[in-house]
Amino acid sequence: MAKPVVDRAGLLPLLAEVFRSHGYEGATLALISQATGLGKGSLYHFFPGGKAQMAADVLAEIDGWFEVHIFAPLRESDDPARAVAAMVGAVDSYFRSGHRMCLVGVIALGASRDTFAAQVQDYFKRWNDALALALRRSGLSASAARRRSTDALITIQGALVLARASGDSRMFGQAMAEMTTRLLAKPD
Amino acid sequence: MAKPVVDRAGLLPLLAEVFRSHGYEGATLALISQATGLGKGSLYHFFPGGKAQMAADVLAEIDGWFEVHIFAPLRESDDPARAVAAMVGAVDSYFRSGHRMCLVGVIALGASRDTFAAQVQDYFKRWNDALALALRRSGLSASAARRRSTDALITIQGALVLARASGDSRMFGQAMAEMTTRLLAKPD
DNA sequence: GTCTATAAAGCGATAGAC
DNA sequence: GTCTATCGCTTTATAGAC
Repeated sequence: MAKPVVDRAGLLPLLAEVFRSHGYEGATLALISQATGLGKGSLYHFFPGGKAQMAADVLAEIDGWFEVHIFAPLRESDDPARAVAAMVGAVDSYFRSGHRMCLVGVIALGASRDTFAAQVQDYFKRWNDALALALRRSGLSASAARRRSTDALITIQGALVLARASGDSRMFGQAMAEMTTRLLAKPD
Repeated sequence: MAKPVVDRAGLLPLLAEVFRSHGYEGATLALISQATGLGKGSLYHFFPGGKAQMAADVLAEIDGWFEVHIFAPLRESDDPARAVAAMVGAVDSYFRSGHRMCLVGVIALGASRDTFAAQVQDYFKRWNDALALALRRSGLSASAARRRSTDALITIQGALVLARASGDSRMFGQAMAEMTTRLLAKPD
């Protein structure tokens, strides 16, 4: 029996791009219908909770991707320098060198922030904890590791905002490079 | 003759807070009407261009505030270290130590970004140019000054995003302190 | 599982009385 | 200058045929 062109799982990346590009409020069902090629009826078949469920499921999938490809490697690696380098590479690749926005950040700044506050908060906390753990393994104190870890997350989000705002994505790569240097510098 | 409670100029800060809190799309005329105490008729009397004009005028006022209190002092100061310290102080005060969002950043990430792209781009470019100029006066090369200046803008925006996303505004002050250290460090 | 038709509510914007 | 009433449109969401 032939698989449909998109099943429910294959739908999520398409929804994610619509939310990324237009924000939660700007992502109308008309846009989503166009991006997926599915009518509203079909969309509500897959997501009975409507737009809110679509966004929540997309956030959950993103969270899962980062858990597997970023957080877990940071926690489990026995080579902190390599783990950090791998994270930076994965981040640069995921955000298309600054051309792609962070949906979690977009949601955090939008009008719907309260609806998804728990998911947003958890995402950044787990990232921060995983990175701080890796940095601690490289010999940093707990407080220094936390400081550098938070600084890195701030740099990633800020670089995405500024790259988008100034229409210049080159600064993203530059920021990632400087961030890596600061992450791997010898203890102050 | 008695002045009205709010004139047109006094309206802009109220509008700004609504846009900050709800984003451009989330800032409905009903919310704006409630925040200002004015009916839709009165709002359209002051802003014939409707919501788009309200946001454009608010952005222009914000731009003007930064021009006077941040950009011009950076350009004109003959003491770069003091100018940077003054900027950090003004930024911390303006953003209420991380409790208040940057409307320009919020707009840049929202669905209406294309409508205000020119204003957003100009704001960050003038800030970056002014800060880089001040850093050059402190003895940095043009490229190093630009690099540090961009890093500072990234840190401010990123710290606002992360403070909002994680509901912890303390990291904003910490980020501003580290940013200041990097800005005023001796040349690499 | 997909579609069209439509409901119910909210949106930005306008008209016109006062 | 402020208001209420309302227009025309878009929104999310539902109903029901196929």
